[in-house]
This record gives sequence, structure tokens and C-alpha cells, in this order.
Amino acid sequence: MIADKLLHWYDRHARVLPWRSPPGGAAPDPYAVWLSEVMLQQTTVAAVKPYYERFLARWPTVEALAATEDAELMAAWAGLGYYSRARNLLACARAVVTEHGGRFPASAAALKRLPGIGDYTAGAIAAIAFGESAAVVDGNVERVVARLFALESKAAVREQAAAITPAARPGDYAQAMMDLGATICTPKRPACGICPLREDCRAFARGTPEAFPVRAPRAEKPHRRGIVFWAEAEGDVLLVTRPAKGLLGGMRALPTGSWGDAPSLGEAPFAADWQMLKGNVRHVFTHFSLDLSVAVASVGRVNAEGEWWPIARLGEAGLPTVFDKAARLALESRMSLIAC
DNA sequence: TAAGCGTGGTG
DNA sequence: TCACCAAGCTT
Repeated sequence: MIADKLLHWYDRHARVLPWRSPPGGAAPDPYAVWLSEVMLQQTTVAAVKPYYERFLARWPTVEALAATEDAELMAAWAGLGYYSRARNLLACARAVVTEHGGRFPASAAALKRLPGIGDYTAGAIAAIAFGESAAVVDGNVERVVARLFALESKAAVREQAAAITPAARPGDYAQAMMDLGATICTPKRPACGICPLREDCRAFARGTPEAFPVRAPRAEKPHRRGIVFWAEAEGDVLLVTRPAKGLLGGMRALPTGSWGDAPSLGEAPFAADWQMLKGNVRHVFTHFSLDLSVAVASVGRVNAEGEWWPIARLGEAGLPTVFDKAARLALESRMSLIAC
């Protein structure tokens, strides 16, 4: 009933997206579905599009992706965020090649055993690429179902979402739910006036659609300070690769001290005449905000941990956004030093 | 279980 | 300027 109405709406209003087949179309390539779904985890469609196109052109198959070097993959992911996804993407591709003969397993249960694939992504790939009637509950679906049935707990939402998942066209249905949530049943000011499920919606009947889903209050973000070091030698800049786990793990970066209360030049990668740049870099991560000072030094090609990288090719290094900001500040203001 | 994990768009 | 939040996963 709900599914029929939703699919009828989807047949007329489906968004056109690079990774998507038209409604009722042939099942898309599981590799392409997986790639798009991982990129879309907590990430907007607009941000994903250019990365998806670049990745698919550079790595058209899971075999090609599995064979690439870690550093190239991580650099290609730079700027998209949540970098553990990139590490897991590579681990998953290699597992598909070595343990599954290069073919993605066709069930949600088997997909979920692969790195970086949780409940949502397993269900989405199974439904979209393999036609399995799997429950697909992302943030959109949680919101739509919570409003339809006026539910306050995540467990109840998951149960209802599974109960109304149809046997027919499960992939279109999953994408229809997400399109509805993204374009009509939005977090704020939902467009109930044009919603195909308005007559079925308990939250609409109550006049309080925005009251669902119930959100826990979020903790206050702490503020941290730090220094990054721009060490320049003969047209090169010193880059390091961050430890594989943790914040920005596995990514190339500028050397940096710890981020906390009192940054110190004592954390520089080597002794030099470090000069603090005017201005700073402000950046907001998921769980803290950061003010970075930039210290610069022009040196000989000293022995230092890391790699000396040509400044002219810095764009190819794949720096995460926070370090890209710092690099831009260094390049803009190298001429306007002040004493520290 | 709750915390850790990025970034950019939007109102 | 700032709070909110987007096709979540891992530990």
C-alpha cells in the first residue's frame, strides 16, 4: 500500500544520479553501487558526485581498485572526509578479489561481513544491485518512517521499516524512500502539501511532522589549538603520512604538534628558525573545533621524517582539507612574516 | 554503548 | 556567524 504509492511517485519523480538506473531499469553494477554507497555515508550527493566520477574513471572495476597503491587511493579520497572509509574501501576491494573471486556477494548477510559495510550499506547493495528485499534504513528512511507512524525509538523505526519493505522492486523502493526524505520529507519545513504519503502519515495528522524523529541533544564541541609546520627546502615542502588509525589516519599531512590547549614550537619536526605566520586556520571537525597557527622555516634539505614534496605539485599530494587550508595560508603569506 | 571520525551546504 | 546535519561504520 505505502510501497505502491511510493513507487508510483518514484516512477515520476526519481532524481537522476550518476550511480542510479532509471526506475524499473536493469540492475546496476554491484561495484558501482558499492562505491557510491560508501561515498554517500554521511556525505551529501553534491559532494560525492565528482569523486564518484573520478573514481569510476580511474578504477572501472573492483580488480583495478584492489590493485592500486594505498597512497594513491588515499590521495584520491582527500577532501571527502571520514578517511577510514577509504582504508576500508581498499580492504573491501581486496577481500572481494581474493576471497570472492572478484564478485560481490549477493546477500546482505554476506556483504555485511566485508570491511566498511554495515547494516545500511549491506541492505542498500543487496536491494539495489541484487534485488533482495532487504531493510534499508538510513537517516532519510528513519525520518520518513518515524513520521509515518509517529515513532519515537530507533528500534521501533527499524521494525516498522522492515515490516513495510516490499518484495517487489526493493531497490527502487529503497531509493524512493531516500528520495522522499531528501526532497519532500526533509528535516525542516517538510513539503507535506505535495507528499504522496500525506494521507498515511500520523505525524502530519497531528500537525507536528518536525517533532520526528526525536533527536538526542548533542554535546558541546571543545575547542583546541595547534601548530602546523611548513618546512620549505629548494622548492619542496616536508610532508608526513599520519598513523593509519585515528583522525585523518593514513593521510599525507603537514607535520603538526599535538592539538590541545597550549601549542608549542618545541613540537617542530626539527630545530630551525621557525616564524609564526599572521592569521590562522579555523577548522571544525565532528567532535571539536580547531585553531591552527602556521610556523614556517626555509631550510636546507635536512634529514627529516617524511617526504620532501614539490610545492608546484602539492595538489597531487592529497592533503585533507584542514592541511590544504594551512598550505594555502603559508603560500599566501610567506612574504609577510612576523616575529614569534 | 557511546564516542570517534570530515567536510561543505544551508537557513 | 553558527547550529544543524548528510545514502554510517568501527571499536
